[in-house]
Amino acid sequence: MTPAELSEALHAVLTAAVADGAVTLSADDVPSSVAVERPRQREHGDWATNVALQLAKKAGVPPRGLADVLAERLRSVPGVAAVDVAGPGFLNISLDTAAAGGLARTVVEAGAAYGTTTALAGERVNLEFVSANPTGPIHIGGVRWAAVGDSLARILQAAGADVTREYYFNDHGAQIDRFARSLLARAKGQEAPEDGYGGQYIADIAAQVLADAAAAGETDPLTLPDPEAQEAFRRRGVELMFGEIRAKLHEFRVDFDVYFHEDSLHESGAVQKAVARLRELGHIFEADGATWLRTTEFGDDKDRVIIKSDGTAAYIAGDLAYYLDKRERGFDRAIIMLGADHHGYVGRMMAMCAAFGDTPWTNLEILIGQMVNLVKDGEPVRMSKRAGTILTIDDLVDAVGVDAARYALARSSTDSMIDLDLDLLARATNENPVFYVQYAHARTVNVGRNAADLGVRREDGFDPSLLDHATESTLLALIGDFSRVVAQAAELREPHRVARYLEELAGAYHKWYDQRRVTPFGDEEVGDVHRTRLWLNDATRQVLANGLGLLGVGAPERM
RNA sequence: GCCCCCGUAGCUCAGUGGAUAGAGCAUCGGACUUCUAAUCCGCAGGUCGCAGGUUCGAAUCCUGCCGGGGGCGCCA
Repeated sequence: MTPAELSEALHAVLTAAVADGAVTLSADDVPSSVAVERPRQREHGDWATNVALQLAKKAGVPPRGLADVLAERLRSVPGVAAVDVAGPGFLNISLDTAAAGGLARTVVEAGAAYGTTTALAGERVNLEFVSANPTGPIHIGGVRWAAVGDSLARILQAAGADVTREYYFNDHGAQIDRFARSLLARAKGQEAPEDGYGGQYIADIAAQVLADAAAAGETDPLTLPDPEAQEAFRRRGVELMFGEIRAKLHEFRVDFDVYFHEDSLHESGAVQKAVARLRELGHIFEADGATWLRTTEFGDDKDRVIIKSDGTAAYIAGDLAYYLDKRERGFDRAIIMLGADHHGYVGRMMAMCAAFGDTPWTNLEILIGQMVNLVKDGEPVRMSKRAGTILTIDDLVDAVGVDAARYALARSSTDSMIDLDLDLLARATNENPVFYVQYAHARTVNVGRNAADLGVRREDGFDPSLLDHATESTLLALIGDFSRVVAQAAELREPHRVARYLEELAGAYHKWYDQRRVTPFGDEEVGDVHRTRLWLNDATRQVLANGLGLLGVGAPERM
């Protein structure tokens, strides 16, 4: 019996009690589903629900009284072994050993699909993340979004959503101009401009631009007048930089469905179209020679310029058009992941959303994640784009590898700042919990290999009533909780919940492994107990593999 | 001044109104002549920043302080 089935049984019991008058509750007050959770204390049973506590007031009875009514009825549900009313009115539920153990077979048979739900079925989600400017390599903060964003995409998909991963490519505007000037300056052997970019990569790209031009038989850009030379460096430099970013992200196992060019919004007239739409809706006004969007009407703290007095578009103009474009492409939800340094942008974006007649935080969702700090020798590491002293995706991956890097970045709530200690990462990679989880997976595979060698085969028998050890009920309960964890991680947009769950599952597996053998001991004959444990072993492997897959982390077969 | 995030064990962090607040790492003590010891078992470690409030119940929600980080452009 899965927790979902138990939840349905509880709901049925509650509905029946209301129907025959045992519980007085209006139809509106009967929840559509009853939450079933694993109790903190193992002695409290396999599953627990606080539904009686939550409905007692509405039903006009003491919580324990309501709990008693539900408990009595629940006891007659097949597979339920015991129901206790505890504390202020919790229902503590224990399952029949066989009913609980049946889950092992369910999971093995579901395979890679185990854990997927229809929680977000029918939702078309556009998930935009990273979107780093192509003016330099992806720095350490951007890597956090790569890891978290990609995992979130996988988790949303597991919850049934239709997800498009999107990268907004800022190839328009002043920062790109600075990048081009920096390339040109370096090619001429000059220092980076005051507001420009430094670092070895600038020199490399500048040299590559010159080499490419020579190879193509084009005019040496350095012989052109500055504006034309800068344009040559801009066009080719951005291409090279962006190609490198894509390649690095791919190595990090992050690939996007759509790379959207900001420039295209300005060239296609999409910006003008968006502004025209807002003007029709009456939210545009002219002042001081500029064109403004009256965002204060929708909760922003000041109105925003969208077309500057010099006639060029402000940055937000691109975002207006981009948002409209996403909506016109059929996405119900545009989710954007931004760093804490952009949180001030949320108010105007939501106002913009409302100005289009949409619903903020429904059609548009902005996830703000805190910064990643680097620490070395106990001191924060200072990074400067101009000096080129930025830490990149490569620095992190070189230090710990893709698996450990992705896991370390995805296992913390994005509300928390992360301090990455470079010395620690470089020397003590075994302190990373990812190895604990991966080792558990490798162990399940190894156990499977040994079982096969000794002739223990799943198809020869399965008797779930033999899974009667305390470590087995704990392991089964955790395995059963996986779908709920994934669905919750999807709904809350919190991939770290999957990582924490896997650590708990791995721990439960290691403890079980320590207590129960799958393969026969000595010359013991192969029996159903071994075969049934193999089902449980393989079910655990499946969940570990599925969970690691949601994080984009490998599930090694040997370690 | 205003806005956002954080403050929980020595350290890094889980815990979005529930039961005796948890894990990893670090320290100390145990367990491999039979599935991988990258594991397991045990000891120790806490005024959940402080003070009020909301209620059957608060680490969690509200208010005010204190401390840390970030943000408040016709920059992008």
